[in-house]
Amino acid sequence: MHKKNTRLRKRKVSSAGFRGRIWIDGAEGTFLGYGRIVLLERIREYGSITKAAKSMEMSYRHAWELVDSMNRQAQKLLVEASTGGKGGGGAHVTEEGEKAIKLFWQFYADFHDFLKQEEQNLMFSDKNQQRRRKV
Amino acid sequence: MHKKNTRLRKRKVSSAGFRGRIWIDGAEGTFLGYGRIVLLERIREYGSITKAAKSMEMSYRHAWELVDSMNRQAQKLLVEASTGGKGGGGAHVTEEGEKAIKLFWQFYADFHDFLKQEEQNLMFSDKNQQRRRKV
DNA sequence: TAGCGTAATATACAACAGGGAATAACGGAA
DNA sequence: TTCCGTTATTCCCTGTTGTATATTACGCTA
Repeated sequence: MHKKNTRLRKRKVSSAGFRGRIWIDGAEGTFLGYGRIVLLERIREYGSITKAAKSMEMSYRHAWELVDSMNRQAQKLLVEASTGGKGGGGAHVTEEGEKAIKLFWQFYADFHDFLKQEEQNLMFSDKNQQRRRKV
Repeated sequence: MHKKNTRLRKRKVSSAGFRGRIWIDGAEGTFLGYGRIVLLERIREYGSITKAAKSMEMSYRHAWELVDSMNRQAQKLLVEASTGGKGGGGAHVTEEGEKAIKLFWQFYADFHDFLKQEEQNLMFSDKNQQRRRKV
């Protein structure tokens, strides 16, 4: 089962350890990031920017800006939206959008492997941390 | 020659590619990050939080809060400061602080290698992104 | 003792990212 | 035609983060 209405901001739960944030830059700055990719997945799921935004507890305004930013920076649209008509309109993720999702999750997974490795290699090595060595 | 007065914020120069930010969390949140480590190095260089902050175009208040945050989360002080006396006082980086600097730069270097690798492996793979990006 | 430059601390101010709400445009359906 | 829900767009408000500024504490030195 999916976790709906997941709050993305303000996770104060993280304890000590190696942390990081990754994204992919485009011509105007951030092109793909964690929140943007989750947004794409929610749009795919709901067929609506409005519902996708609500499910993430994100304002429509912000969601729309993210979609617009991605579409402007991609060579082909990642999201196609239409206004009016049945159901008032809607939005869907293109094939290019699906590629973006796959690409980012791969990057994301590799990054978490990297963090885990680094924490093992650096945190518990002999020459660093955990020495009684007073001044 | 060192690069002094380097502005750390707002680097809009980055072009397209794989980007990221790393840090090490402690009990209260961020423990070591890029800005904090550079601050430690500047304190080592100038022997003064005030001068270190100025050289980074950072407010003393902010610099002091970062130092305080690191000291509170470390098992041993990373920076020892004294008030009054010759020159009005000063601050210096402890042996533990030096370890923190080394640890973070190693993490940082590894991360940049990782980003470079990922960009090679994911950006120019067959099943993802298209063409070899001519000009 | 007075002077000096620093650490330490509090208050006010500025910038900015994002939320909330309001509104218009749109086009199929009843 | 009227209704409806969504996209698209604008304006205002708020919380957060860091800057600016002012003040006090401090301890060596002259």
